[in-house]
Order: sequence, then C-alpha cells, then structure tokens
Amino acid sequence: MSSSKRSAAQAPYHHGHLRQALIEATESLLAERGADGFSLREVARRAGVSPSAPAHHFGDAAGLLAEVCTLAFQQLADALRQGEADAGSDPKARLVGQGLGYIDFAMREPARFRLMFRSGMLEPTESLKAAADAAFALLDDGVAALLGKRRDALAHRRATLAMWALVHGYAHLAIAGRLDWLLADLPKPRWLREVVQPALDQLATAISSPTPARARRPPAAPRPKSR
Amino acid sequence: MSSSKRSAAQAPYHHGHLRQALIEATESLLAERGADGFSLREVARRAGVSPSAPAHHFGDAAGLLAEVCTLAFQQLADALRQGEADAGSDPKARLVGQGLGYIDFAMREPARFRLMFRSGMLEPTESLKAAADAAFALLDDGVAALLGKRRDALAHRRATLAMWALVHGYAHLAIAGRLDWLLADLPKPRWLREVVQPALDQLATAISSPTPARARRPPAAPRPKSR
DNA sequence: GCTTGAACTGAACACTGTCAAGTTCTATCC
DNA sequence: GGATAGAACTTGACAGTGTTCAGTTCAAGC
Repeated sequence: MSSSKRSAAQAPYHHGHLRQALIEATESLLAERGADGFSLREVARRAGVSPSAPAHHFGDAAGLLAEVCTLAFQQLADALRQGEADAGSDPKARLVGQGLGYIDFAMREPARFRLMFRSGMLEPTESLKAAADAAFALLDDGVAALLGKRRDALAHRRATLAMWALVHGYAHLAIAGRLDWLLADLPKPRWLREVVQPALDQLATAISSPTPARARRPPAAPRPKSR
Repeated sequence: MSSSKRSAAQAPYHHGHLRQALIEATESLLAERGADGFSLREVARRAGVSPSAPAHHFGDAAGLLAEVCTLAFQQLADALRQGEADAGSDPKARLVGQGLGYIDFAMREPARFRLMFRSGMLEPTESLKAAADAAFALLDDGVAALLGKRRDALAHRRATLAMWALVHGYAHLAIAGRLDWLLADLPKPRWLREVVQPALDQLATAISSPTPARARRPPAAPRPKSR
C-alpha cells in the first residue's frame, strides 16, 4: 500500500494532461465508433484513468462533448475558410467554395458533425455557442459579399439560411447513408463537383440576381437577435 | 402460486396485442423524451410486460425502432401527398407544397424524424428501405412533373437531390434548435410562408427553367440503381 | 385429453453515467 | 524545511440500461 507501489513510471499519480487527453480520446472514439458509440467510461479507460476522473474537468459527459464540439465548430470554420480561399476571388465562387468546404468537413468527420447538431447531448456552453456563431457568421459574410450594397436585412437573412439549409441537407443526407447508392457510383470528389456544385452555383446565382419579382408581400423583418 | 393469482383481469396471461402496444408505447415515449430518451425497458414497462418480452416480436431494440421508422416514413409520404394536394394543380406549386409538407412533418415529429435518419440505431429491414424509397419516389415524381418531357436522367436526379437536400436541411436545422432565434420571432406558419417557401420557389423555378448554360461538361450519368 | 409451440416471465450478466467519500500528490506559506 | 490547504484522482456504490437463457403459462391442433 505504500505510495511507490505503482508499476514503474507507468501510471503517474497525477496525469498531468488529463483534460487534453480526454478530448483526444473522445475524438478518436467518435471517429471509430460513431456518435452513438460514445461512452464516458471508455474514454476514461483510453486515457488510463478511473471512470469518475473526467467529472473533475468537465462536470459530466455533456460537458466533455460540448468541449469537443466547440473545437469541431472551429474546425468547421477553418474548412469554410479553406473552401473559400480555394475558390479564388469571385464572390459567388467563394460562397460556393464555402459550401463545398462545409459538406467536405461533414463527410470527413461524420460523428463529430452529427454531434454538433444534437443539442440534447451537449451542454449549452457559452464558448460552444460562440464557436457555432462564428462559423455561421462566415457564411453570412459570404452571402453579404455576394449581395454587395444591394442588401436588405430580410433578403440577406433569407439567403444565408437557404444556403445553409442546402449544404446542411447535402451533408446530413450523405452521412446518414441516404446517398450511398449515388456515392457508390460517383466518388466523393466527382459527386461534389458534378452534382453538388451545380446546385450551389444555381442558388448562388439566384441570390445574386436582382429581386426575383416573385416576392409576395413585405413581411415584418425578423430581428437578427442572436444565432 | 396458482395460475389465477393474478390480480383480477389486470394482467392477462398473454397480452394479445403486444406488438401494436409496443409500437404505440415507443411512439409516445419518443414524443415525450426525444430520440435519445428512448429505452426498451421503459417501453416494456408502459406496455405492462417484462423487459424481455419485446425481443420475441422485434428481436432487439433496433428491430422495434426500425418498425416504428417504417411507419414514420409512410406518414412522411402522407405529409408529402397532403402538401402536394393542398398546393393545387401547378406542377411547380405542387413540388413546393411537397417540400413544405416535408418540413412540417419533421417539426411535428422531431424525434421520429431524427431517428429515421440515424442509420446506426435502425435494423436495415427490407420494409424500412421500401418505405423510405416510396417517400423519396414522391419527390422524384414531383420533380419529373415539373421537368415535363424535357428531362434527362442526370438533370432529373440532380434536381431531386437538390430539392431533397434543401428541405431536409431546413427541417434538420429547425429541429436541431439552430433556428430557434428565428422561430422565436416568426411563428412556424409565417416562417414557412415567408422564409422557406420563397427559397423553395426559387429552386423550383431554377429547376423548371431550361438548361442554365452553366453546365460544365457532360459527366457519366450515375445509374439510378436503388435509393 | 395430450401435446406442441407460441407468448411471455425472472433472474442473471455485462455494461452504462453519476455521486460521495477517501486517497494521493502539488504547491504555497511560514 | 516542514506543515497544510486544495486540486487531482480513485474506490465503491447505486440506479439504470440491452440482451440472453432457462423456465412458465397459455391457446390451439391432433
């Protein structure tokens, strides 16, 4: 029972980097077993600590997952920026590039992506909200650049939402396995280029064209409060 | 210990309609506690049977959920038909009506809708696949009606997918709570009418307009195998 | 009336997340 | 340097979960 009974240098008394280790273990577990395969005990096991150790750093499972998703939203934002940068300087192409980056991220990290939109399992942290808002703001800016000066608040908001819904729909359908019949024939890059991109182009074109005269009546504009 | 020891008429020896009772218990549990609040034991409890009774009818939890989702896909199909019928006779309006029906269904039954696209928790039954395909086929037909005779296989498929992705994106974002800031100001019906519908109109218009000249190069058409 | 087999029970197993109490170590203060 | 406060972590327990397997109860067919 003496304190030096631990097998040589293998289980240090205090972990040292537990917080980081738990986050990394969670990420690899999610990648391996998907969002439903997550287990706090398994994460603790991989980090080499007892099942209740994580509580000290994250409160509970929802707290740990919120932290992981906060990082994931930052990575999503990076993917948007990357897709935008790859697309050159034309505002329309840049917006489409963001959209492709969004979908590409979801397909690279399906488990984390699903988790990011599963509010029930995440503690609604301030930093989580901030990270999600930051990613959304990139899309919003992309649309703003496309609309140029000719932007009224409602049209702007509608356009951003439409673009978001479209890419989110592609992403979610793809990782839900609903597009497997298509992706079996078309590898991902071709699918993105030949099926998704034309649709994004079309929407971006519709957004950038002057008011489509189809508007019904001027509704009370929803206030842009918060995301 | 005699067989008649059961308290009067309260726990019949054989349930009689267990299968149906389990399905209904599952549906109400999902409605109450959401997709993550599901528990096979709780369902059994509500049906008044032991925890292992469901296994005899559905194999395991994934089997029961697959059955529930099969029914849900049929209800989704009904919602699409209803939305289509409400929209009158114009092909474009009918397609948009389907889309609104899709989103409306998701918001009325968020837990079941989430489950329907969570392949990991569902046993991939034949009937489940059939029900999902049938719902998809309605959308596909709606797009076909809009394209009329001027339909080539690839364009058709692209258009259906775009429409699906757009409505699915709106639906999923809405029930994921990502649109709460908007829905707090705009009640659902107004949101559908003033934000969603214009976007669907726009996409339907783009679909129905002659080839947008923006096409890159004729890619090998993906075969329509199965959904 | 006996028997067969479907429908269901009960107890067990291996898991899960969370909590309260106890231990081990670090760091700070004197 | 040595005591001490508090952070970091462990232990053990509790209530819950899905699934399995050996039994029991019943309806129906021969």
